[in-house]
Amino acid sequence: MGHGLGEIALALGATIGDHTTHTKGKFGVLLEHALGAAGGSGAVHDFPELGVELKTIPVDTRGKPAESTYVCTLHLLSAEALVWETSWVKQKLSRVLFVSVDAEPADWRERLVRGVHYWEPDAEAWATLRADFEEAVGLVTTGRIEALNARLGQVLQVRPKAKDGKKTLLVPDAEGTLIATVPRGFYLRPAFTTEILQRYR
Amino acid sequence: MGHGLGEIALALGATIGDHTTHTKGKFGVLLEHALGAAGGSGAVHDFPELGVELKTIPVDTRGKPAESTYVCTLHLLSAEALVWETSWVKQKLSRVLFVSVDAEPADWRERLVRGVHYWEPDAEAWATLRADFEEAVGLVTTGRIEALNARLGQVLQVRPKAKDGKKTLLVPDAEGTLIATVPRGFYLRPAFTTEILQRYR
DNA sequence: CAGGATCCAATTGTGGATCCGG
DNA sequence: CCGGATCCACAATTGGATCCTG
Repeated sequence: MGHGLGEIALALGATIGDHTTHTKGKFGVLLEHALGAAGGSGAVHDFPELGVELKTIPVDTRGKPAESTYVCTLHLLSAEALVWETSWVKQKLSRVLFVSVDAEPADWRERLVRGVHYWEPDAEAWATLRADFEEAVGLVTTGRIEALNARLGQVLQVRPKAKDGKKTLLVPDAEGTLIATVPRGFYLRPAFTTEILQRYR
Repeated sequence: MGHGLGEIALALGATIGDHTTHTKGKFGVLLEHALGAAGGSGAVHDFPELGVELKTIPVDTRGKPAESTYVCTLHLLSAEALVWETSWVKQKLSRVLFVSVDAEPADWRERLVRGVHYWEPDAEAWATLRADFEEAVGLVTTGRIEALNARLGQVLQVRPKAKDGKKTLLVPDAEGTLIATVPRGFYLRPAFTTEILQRYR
């Protein structure tokens, strides 16, 4: 907390380069290393023994996130992934450690870690998340995936996640005809993460 | 309810002209006549015997107001007007009859009256309104009127109300020097009137 | 390709300016 | 000038697109 990203990178011997932009997911990976998380793509949790997910979340000077937070990919091929109880969304959001980091300044080395927020959804949050999840997945399983867009969902939304918006996925539409569609992911809306960062120290 | 503005204007023998724009406050006046309100500038209430204020509020196709709602002028010269208990804001908002009207279509004659909503603020609404009022008036009475802008106020805000933004009013600043400033009015934010229209039939 | 996220053009929201009638 | 409100340019938000690493 209060440590600069440059300092952390130095201590780890990590290299990031000077670019102010195109750094995208690099800080997330950096902090995973810094905190000794498992890393690696397939792992369900960053800290498998604890079942805890680590999220790096950039905030403005008032501690507020400007952007939505990625949760996981929407997997269309696995039946389990489309059922709330066994879904990846539910597993990942059960226990989350949010580490908030400055979105500014341009020189990323001077950005400071602003806070650490351990969150477990309360009953109300679970209900809203579940409703959002089931609304989105409902469209998929009834073949109406083209009606699925980022306007749905109070707190959890679904957005495209593919280079050039390329439709690289085949799914059946309402008539059972296979159509090409774009890969998508689940995201938490900024208004929701703002409230989490405020309410959970 | 469900009556068109053209129909109402015809029944009253009122003339409004064909313009789609520059009609601004004309419908408010039209509906005051239609409902037999007192009219005339000085009157505190539209229905003096009932102490009820009439507000015409344009809504989109989902019944939601796009604009803020004018309450009254911020009078800087009257001590009574600057005290919540005796203020015009409090008097006017005690009992309000909102008449919602289509904001569309371009031909105003086809716009329909969408609903009638009788509102008296509950305890929570009163507390918020009072806090917003006292924050704004506090700036005025301590000579910091130039710090007063439309960003203040959860539900009740203060905005300029003058042709060409002309500073035609003299008020003392923090040092007691008279400075020119713009006339202002109190307005209800759209998020607040949206909730009122939903909760009060 | 999945996981780490941010970028940015387009849409939405709204603060300050403006319009009309009496 | 006051009461009836709306207009609209610019700020804030965000949906869809994109970028990098292992």
